[in-house]
Amino acid sequence: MSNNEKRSPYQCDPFDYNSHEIDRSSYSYFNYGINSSIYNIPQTPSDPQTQNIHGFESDPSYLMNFTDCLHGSMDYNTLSKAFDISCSSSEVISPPLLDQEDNSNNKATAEGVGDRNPSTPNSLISSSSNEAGAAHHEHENDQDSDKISNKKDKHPKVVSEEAPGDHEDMLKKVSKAKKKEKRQREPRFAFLTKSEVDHLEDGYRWRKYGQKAVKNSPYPRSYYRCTTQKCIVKKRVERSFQDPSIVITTYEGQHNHQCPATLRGSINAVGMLTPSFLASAASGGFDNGSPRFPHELLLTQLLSTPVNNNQLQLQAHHHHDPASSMLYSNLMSTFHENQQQRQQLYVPHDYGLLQDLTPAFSHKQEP
DNA sequence: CGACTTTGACCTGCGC
DNA sequence: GCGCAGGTCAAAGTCG
Repeated sequence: MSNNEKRSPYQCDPFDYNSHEIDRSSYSYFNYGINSSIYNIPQTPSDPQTQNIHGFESDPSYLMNFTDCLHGSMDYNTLSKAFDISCSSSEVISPPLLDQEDNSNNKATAEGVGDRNPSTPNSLISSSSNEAGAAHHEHENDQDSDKISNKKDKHPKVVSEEAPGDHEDMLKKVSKAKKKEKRQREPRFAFLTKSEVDHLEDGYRWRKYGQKAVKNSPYPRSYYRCTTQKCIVKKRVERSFQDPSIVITTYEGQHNHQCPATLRGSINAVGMLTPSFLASAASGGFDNGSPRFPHELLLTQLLSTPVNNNQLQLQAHHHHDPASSMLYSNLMSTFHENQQQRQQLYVPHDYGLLQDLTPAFSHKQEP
């Protein structure tokens, strides 16, 4: 608009690397990633609940080498731990996540929150971590009603105007419940990909719904939503400010539909690395106990069996599936880059922002 | 004309 | 309570 004083939210700060010593340290997770490791990232480091849950601070097994992972030198327990998933993950994690003050009665009354999205196919993702998130996303299952309910959410004042009096307490409860609901998000996975293109083709169709400047980074962050109806998956794309050739893609949520490109027979591997996919692969199984697609089988093997590259290539080739082949080649090229050029591929189990990961790493770096 | 992007405004959560 | 930063909305613009 005509507001020249306000900086546009999608414009980035001109970043002076020399004058941001403290802020640079806040991105130290890049340095950790240089060792080509998979990190299981606790939610926000400031969230003591999550830290307790994951035991991140005290358990070194949360740091693992991606190569180890690939070559199967870790067992499923370790791997699923890294992804914060296992058959019993929900049992382990649920109790601490339950809010002791809130009996979640308010949730239902506040927004008519119903059941967990029935279309979410994969329960291997920690159900507890999704519990509140499910409530949050409930109205996102229908994009139209989503907008309506969002409008309701965003204008609680209207409610209070219409119903003055003893609604104050109720509103407090409602907002309290909402806070708790929105605190949790769908599981996230972030990937670092070396690419000149910001928005990598991943087989799914995305609609950009926002772009924001990232603090201390000259590169903006873009927000995308899966355009498939009733699919709640989002992704964020931003460029590493330390290495502009690296694109950080963060997926949130699980596709409840097949990849359109799979149907067309063309796909980029990155798109297959959705949380549900990785979760399934990491835990050694998919819905109905077996991979649904060849590329799922491929990654299952990537993550579980001590095979060499040739075997993998054969495996991908054997399936005659472009998705598998491309997944393979993308993964392997990335992994080779990891080792040779110290580039990195992150597969963190991330409930928070990438920036949120930092203090946990920093903490480890300098106890 | 529908799908998608751009972009200013607004909401929310969190730290101080 | 305030300010900041992340995240989202939605109208306007663009494109094929």
